[in-house]
Amino acid sequence: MNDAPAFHEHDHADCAGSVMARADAMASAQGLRLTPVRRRVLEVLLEGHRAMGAYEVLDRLAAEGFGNQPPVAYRALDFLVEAGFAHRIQRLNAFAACMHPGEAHAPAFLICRLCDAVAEAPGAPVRAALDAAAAGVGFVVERATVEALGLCPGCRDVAA
Amino acid sequence: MNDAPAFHEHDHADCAGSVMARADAMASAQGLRLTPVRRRVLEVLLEGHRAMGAYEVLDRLAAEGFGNQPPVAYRALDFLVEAGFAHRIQRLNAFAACMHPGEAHAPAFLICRLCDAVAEAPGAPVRAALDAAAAGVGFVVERATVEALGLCPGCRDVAA
DNA sequence: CCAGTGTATGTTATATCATAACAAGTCAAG
DNA sequence: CTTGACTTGTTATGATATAACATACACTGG
Repeated sequence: MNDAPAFHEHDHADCAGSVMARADAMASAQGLRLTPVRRRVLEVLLEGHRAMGAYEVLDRLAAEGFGNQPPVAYRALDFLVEAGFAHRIQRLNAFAACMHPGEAHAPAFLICRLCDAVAEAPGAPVRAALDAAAAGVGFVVERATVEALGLCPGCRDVAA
Repeated sequence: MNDAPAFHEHDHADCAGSVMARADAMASAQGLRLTPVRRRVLEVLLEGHRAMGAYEVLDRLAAEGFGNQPPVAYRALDFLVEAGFAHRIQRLNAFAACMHPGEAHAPAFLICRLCDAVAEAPGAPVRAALDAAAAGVGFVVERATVEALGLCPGCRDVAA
C-alpha cells in the first residue's frame, strides 16, 4: 500500500477483479455475508473507480431489479464500510471502494476536484502526527478522517 | 496556537470576547463586512463553544428577528468560513468558530464523541505528512480536512 | 443630492442526503 | 418444520443544503 492506483493507467477490469477476489476471500474468512446486493454495490463502486453518492448507487441497483428505496443502498454501503470493503468520503457525502481490503491501513484520501477521482494514500504517518497532536492536549483519537482536496497528476497537467 | 482551549477550564466570556475583537480587527483590515447577521452568527458559535448545525444557528437568528430561512444561516456561515472566522466540521455537518482567527493555521479538529466539544489542534505537522504522502503520487493538496473522533480529557476520565 | 452599481438580506421552492419503523422473505440449527 | 437471526423491501419522514428571484442597503461618481 504505497501508491495511488487511481491516478495511474492500469487495467481496470483486472484491478477491480483482484479487489473483488480479495473481498470474497475476506468475507468467507470472517463469516461475513457478501450477498447479491452487497456484492453488486461493491462492483458498482469498483467499476466507477471514484466516489459515488448513495443515490447514484441506488439508481444502478434499481435498474437491475434490486430495491429502489434509499435504505437498500445505505444498508449495503454501511455494511461494506463496516467490513472494510469501502470507505465513506465525508467531504463528498459519497462512498468509494477500498482498494486494499484486508490490509491494515489508516487511509488518507486524495480527491481530485476536477475529475473526482479518489485515491488512498498511505495515511500512517499522517495518523501518527495527528495522534501526537492530540496527545498533547490529552485527547484520545479513536477514528480519524483525513481528506485532501486538490489536483491529481493528470488534471494538474491539463490545468497548467 | 499550541493547545486546545475548548478542553480547559477558562473564562469563556473573556475568550469569546477576545476572538470577536480579533475578528473585528481582521474584518476592518481586509475590507470584509462583518454585518449584523454575520456578527451575530459568529457570536452564537462562540457562545456555544462547540460545533453547531446550520439550522440550530438559524433558530437563534429567527428568534432574534433575523430571517428564518436556511439561506440566511448558510450564507452567513459560508462567509465566516471563507473569511477564516469559522470552520466547517465535515464529520458533524456543523460549524465552529475559529479560535485563532488571523493566525495562519492548518487546523486538525478533535471532536469528543461524548460531549461534542470541538478543539483545534496544531495541524501543521499533520498537513506536512499529508503533503508528503500526496507528493509521492504527484497529487497537489489544496485544502485538507483533518478530523479526529475520540474522547476529550474530561470524558475520558468519566468513561474510565 | 441622487442615480447607478454592487453587495447583502429575505423569501419561495426544491434538491440532496439519510434514517426510523415495520413487513416479508431466506436460511441454517435444532 | 419451526424457531431465530439476518437480510431485503417499502413507506414515510427527517436533516442538510442550494437555486432562483425579489427587496433593501450602501457606497461611488456625476
